[in-house]
Amino acid sequence: MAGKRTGPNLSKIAEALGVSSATVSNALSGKGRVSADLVKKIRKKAGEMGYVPSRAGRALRTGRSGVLGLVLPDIGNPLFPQIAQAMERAAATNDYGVLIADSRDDVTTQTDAIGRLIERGVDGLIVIPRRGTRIGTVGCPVAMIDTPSTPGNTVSADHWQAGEQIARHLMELGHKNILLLGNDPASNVQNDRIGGMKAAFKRDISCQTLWLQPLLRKGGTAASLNLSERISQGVSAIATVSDLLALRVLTELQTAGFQVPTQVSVTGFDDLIFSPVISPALTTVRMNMSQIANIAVAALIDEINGNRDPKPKTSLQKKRTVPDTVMADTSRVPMELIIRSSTGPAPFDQTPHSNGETL
Amino acid sequence: MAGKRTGPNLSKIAEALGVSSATVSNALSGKGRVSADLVKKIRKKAGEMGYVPSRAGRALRTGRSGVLGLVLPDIGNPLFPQIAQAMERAAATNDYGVLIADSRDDVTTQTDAIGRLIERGVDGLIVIPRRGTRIGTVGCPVAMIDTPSTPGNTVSADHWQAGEQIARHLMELGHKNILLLGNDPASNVQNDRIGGMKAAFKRDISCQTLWLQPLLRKGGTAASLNLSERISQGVSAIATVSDLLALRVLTELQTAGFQVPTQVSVTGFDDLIFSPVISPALTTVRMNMSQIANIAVAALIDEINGNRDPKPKTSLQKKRTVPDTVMADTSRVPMELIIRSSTGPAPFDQTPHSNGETL
DNA sequence: CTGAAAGCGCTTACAG
DNA sequence: CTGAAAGCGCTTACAG
Repeated sequence: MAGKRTGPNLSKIAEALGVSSATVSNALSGKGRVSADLVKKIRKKAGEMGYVPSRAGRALRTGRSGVLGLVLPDIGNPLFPQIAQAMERAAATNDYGVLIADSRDDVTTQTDAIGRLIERGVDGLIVIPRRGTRIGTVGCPVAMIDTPSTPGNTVSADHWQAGEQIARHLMELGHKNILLLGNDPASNVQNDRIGGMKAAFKRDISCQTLWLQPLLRKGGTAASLNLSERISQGVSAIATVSDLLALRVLTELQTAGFQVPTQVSVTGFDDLIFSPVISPALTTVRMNMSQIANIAVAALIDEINGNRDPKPKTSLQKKRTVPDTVMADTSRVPMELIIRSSTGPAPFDQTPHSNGETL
Repeated sequence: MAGKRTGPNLSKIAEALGVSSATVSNALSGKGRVSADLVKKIRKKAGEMGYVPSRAGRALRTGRSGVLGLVLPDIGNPLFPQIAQAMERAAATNDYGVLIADSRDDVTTQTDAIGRLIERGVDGLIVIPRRGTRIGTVGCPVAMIDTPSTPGNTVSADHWQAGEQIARHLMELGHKNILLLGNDPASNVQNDRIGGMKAAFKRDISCQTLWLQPLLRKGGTAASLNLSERISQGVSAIATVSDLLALRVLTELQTAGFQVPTQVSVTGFDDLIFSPVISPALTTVRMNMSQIANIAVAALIDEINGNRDPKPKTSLQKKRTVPDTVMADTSRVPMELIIRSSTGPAPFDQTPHSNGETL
């Protein structure tokens, strides 16, 4: 049952119309080598017969699979749903399919995952790189979704600018002593976010940056952050690098008896699924995933088509001089600040001990 | 650059060895029609030459794409990462790829998504159905991931039994007045979870079930649940139907000044990404996704192979009498209770007003 | 504007 | 055990 074509093929249509299958092919693909009348007639017939082109046949002939591969460092990433959804839509709009592969947060597995995709003949690759990974030349165009500061060819949200937005929002609320909280100091994205925040702070803002993961690695717990103490020392806002981290902080503060945002404001990044529904809802910043996906997919398709070898039938392919991963342009897409109730005015009796590192 | 095979093909190997490509094919596929010596020699040569079979060629010839389609009602579903990851692994292990399609929580789009996948020639479909949807015959085997109570052919976690586990856990902690909180009363999964909990409660347990979504639809807010009031009336545990709902309740309670679990216990379902890291961490129940994925993929592959038409070359396919979606068996996989700090002993001074519906 | 022919790479009866 | 041949469905130079 599986497999074995059920519907008609090109020759069936050609037969039914008394024309050649070449003509049917040309008519259907709209390359314009067929008279308008014939095109219309063929299209009509194809519709009536319920013709569905065979991807396999086309793929074998053209050497293109019509499929893009999506590689994720860790599919468990809470942003993955948004990414996958956006990519699938962008691809489908361009008549491409999306094959997935996850790499379990492991460089070796990432290589495997890419290999599996390449073997399946994907025409291009979208990769959200594991931090620190450089994708070598893989034999097909690659678009990376990361940060503009990643060396290579990327489309991404403008994490830096988003950091600035968060920072300005907090400053406008009157916060002067702010704790910046990151998770992984090796992450480009997180560094950009923190960098943007720092850059936007004025001279009179006191801020300190903490990274959670190294602390945890050294056997510490989240408690080692001493949040309560810091707040009593004057911190009135905690700006984290992700909603997950913000949620962690928020619930910890609440458990410790603090009121958010009355006593402390908390911000996140990414607008994850839970962010709008928790109490208080998270002030955060959202990326326009579909825009990013559209750019990435468009860049890929451009390259798939544009860089085609001028003499496709020559047995010796001209050695490409441009690396496969070069995208037309490194694009950065602005993020959108979403103000919700986890941020509020700085408490009035704020005592700026200014014991943090000052910018 | 994209497309156009780069490596050697079967004939190249055949040529290099002075044998026929048929023999190379047979040797490589291990169908056993070739002498052991030759097989070894061919395999070696193929390895040396870096031979990678062309999926397109194979697909065209066999009518099989080697790809499974994964359809999700809403890719935004927080469980999606786990599902996708598990499916991809299970498929990859069996040398299948996974093509994704989301259906934006919309029945029409679900049909479109399935259509797109079918057009791409997937050999089988894994669908997490939108609630209430029945997938018609689509021309390829379908495995549904839902609950055993869904009419049709499903693999799933045993949500009912998981509900029982949660209920027993709460009873063991001494809770006697429990609020059951669902989101969507039309969801089979949620009804199973609630049903399981109710079934496990003993006579002396007072419990009431509330559904959030209908409330919200009627313009109510989460506040309409009157959680504080219910707690003061004796509710000592709130058992929700998902971690997302549990998180919502938890943060709301915390905001209202309640201590969890000292004053109220809260439970969820699914062990979402945030569940272990919030404070208090969520007691929940986890499904073994990879097991579910393995069963689904195995069932699909079985059907793809097993139900093959006995005479593949006959132009007239024998009409199948068995619907395509029948799976070998409806399987249910047990879920695992994960006890964390959001549940604790019932408060001592519990005053069971028993104003709820009693089982 | 239209058609005949070749060929993408593979697998599978079939014959030897 | 091995090979010659056909054919899956498509597209693309090429010739007319």
